[in-house]
Amino acid sequence: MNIYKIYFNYIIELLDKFKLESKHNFDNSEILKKITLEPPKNNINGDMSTNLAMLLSKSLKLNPKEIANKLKPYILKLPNIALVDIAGPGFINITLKQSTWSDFIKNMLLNPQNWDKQNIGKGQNINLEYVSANPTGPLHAGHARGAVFGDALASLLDEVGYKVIREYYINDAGSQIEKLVESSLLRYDECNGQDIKEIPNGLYPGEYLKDVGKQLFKKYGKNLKQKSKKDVFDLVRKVSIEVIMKMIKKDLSKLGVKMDVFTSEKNIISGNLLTDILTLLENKNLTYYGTLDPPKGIDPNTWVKRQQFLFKSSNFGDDLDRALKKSDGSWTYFATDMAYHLDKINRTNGDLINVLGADHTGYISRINAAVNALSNGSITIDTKVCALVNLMENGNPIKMSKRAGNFVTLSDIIDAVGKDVIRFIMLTRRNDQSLDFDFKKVTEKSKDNPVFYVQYAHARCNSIFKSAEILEENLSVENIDLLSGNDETELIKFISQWPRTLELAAKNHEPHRICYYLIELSSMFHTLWNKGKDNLNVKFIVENDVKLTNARLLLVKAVALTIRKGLSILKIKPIFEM
RNA sequence: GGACGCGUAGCUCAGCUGGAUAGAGCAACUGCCUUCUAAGCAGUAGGUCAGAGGUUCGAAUCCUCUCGCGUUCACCA
Repeated sequence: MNIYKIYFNYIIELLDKFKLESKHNFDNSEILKKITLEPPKNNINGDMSTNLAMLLSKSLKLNPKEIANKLKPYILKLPNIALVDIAGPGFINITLKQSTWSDFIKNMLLNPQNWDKQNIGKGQNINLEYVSANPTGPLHAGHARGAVFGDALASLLDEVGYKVIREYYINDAGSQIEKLVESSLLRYDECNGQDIKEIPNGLYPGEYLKDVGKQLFKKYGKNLKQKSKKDVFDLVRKVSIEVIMKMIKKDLSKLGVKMDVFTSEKNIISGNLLTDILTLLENKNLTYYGTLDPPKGIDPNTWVKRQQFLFKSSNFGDDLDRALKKSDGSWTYFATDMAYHLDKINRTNGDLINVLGADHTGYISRINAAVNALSNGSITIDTKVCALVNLMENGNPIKMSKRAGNFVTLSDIIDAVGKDVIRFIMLTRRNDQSLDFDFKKVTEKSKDNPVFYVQYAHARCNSIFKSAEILEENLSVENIDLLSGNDETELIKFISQWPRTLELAAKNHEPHRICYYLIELSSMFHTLWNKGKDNLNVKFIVENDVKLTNARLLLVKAVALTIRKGLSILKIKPIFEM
């Protein structure tokens, strides 16, 4: 039950009626697109505010305030209107009757599961690709952000009625995999009793490959290398990737992330998709053999000019055409990625979202071009970029280097602070802003730590029920109209904005908004609670007034429910007792 | 050099796709509480939204240019 949506729809109906009755002739379509009904920033300006009069001003050639005055009688006829005010440059500010708010809480508590349900996705499919870390080593801090962001977004979209496919693309082909195989073979040699000394530069030195070596030795004994080179490569590749993917999946599940689909790059390459995209593009005349100009700023002497097989991605907004084949005739990474995206398009029958790291920003426009070309513009792809995470310890950056071995893995972080803390903190910043993750601060039990602050608010709700000696679920929804204090009403109004927050977060693909909402809700709740210290009259539990206490406990319950709902979208467990 | 992103209070950041007097949290200053509902509370101050133009009823938000920072740029993956 999104109050703002309900009144928004009233306003739209009202516009038609006004047009008919006022005999003004104007074009609705532009206005309908721009019309807003929002909670004003400052609550002096009522409960909701619309810009309708200002929008009409141009086509009616009247000043906005005049129009607002003409609209006012229409608005006064809407349900539960207490006051309509015209303010500023022509805003129409609406104040609802007090009873609206207690009714709101009542309705919410009678439908705790569904009160905030909205069907924005209408059951459409949406494919969300995230993490997709190379299977060459364990997940680290940087991956955590993409994983949490993607997973929270998935759960958010799921909540508002999309059918979400959570997907991981395994880059199990290409030169990095060759290096992985080489590294694993060294570990095998090690098990075989050889002194391998130090792992050479450019290969993967991590301990985790020892396990691969062991498995290979266990399975094939001393004779592995007697097989053909190709067989050895395939076997080692298979075992390496199995071991590492198992590790990655384990870490993901520790973080609470569960993928629906894992797609292998190797399978994409060995299937027919590459020839499919080739015919598709050729039919549209989007490929050619040609040479690219050297990028500006590059020394022309070092530039190797060569004939390449290219995709006209610049037709679709990319700044360059992109190579599909290398000079030796093999496909480029981009070509296989294009094939992969065709695969996603075919399987999904809906829009796509990619979650990438900041270092892949330059890649976005060509993928957009690809998806556009392959789907004839019928599929949109939104790419979300996650900026860096700076790991800190009490204000000081932790220096990471793979060589020195003080490389912080995701698993380490989970063990240190717990998955819920990671999930929350990773969303306390917009995805495209870099984020400091301070081991000390995120585990601090103080109001400066947002995770603690929100969890504390929830635990506090529970503790109030305890002091009142009543179980939350046994509260009866009555006397709710006794909730009439200013602060109480403000709190209710803020809760009424929850569905709107959900909607905006989902539409903009911005799960961080959930976090910010929860922090603010908690803050309002704590503030109200604290007022009870100075003023016994505003305590939640009122001595000798069972009815008022009951009403206030219902509000506490509403707060608890909302926090729980928000946390559940972030897949974080609420804490009942601290 | 090109492309993309960023620039908001001393610091860290929000800002609802163009709305009203730009908001939080730290830090600072000023009080309050030395407790029981729980890990303090309340208040004050702090701004040319990098700068300059433009679009319009109206711009932190859209467009152009300038400055500063970051990422990225070939057949890598």
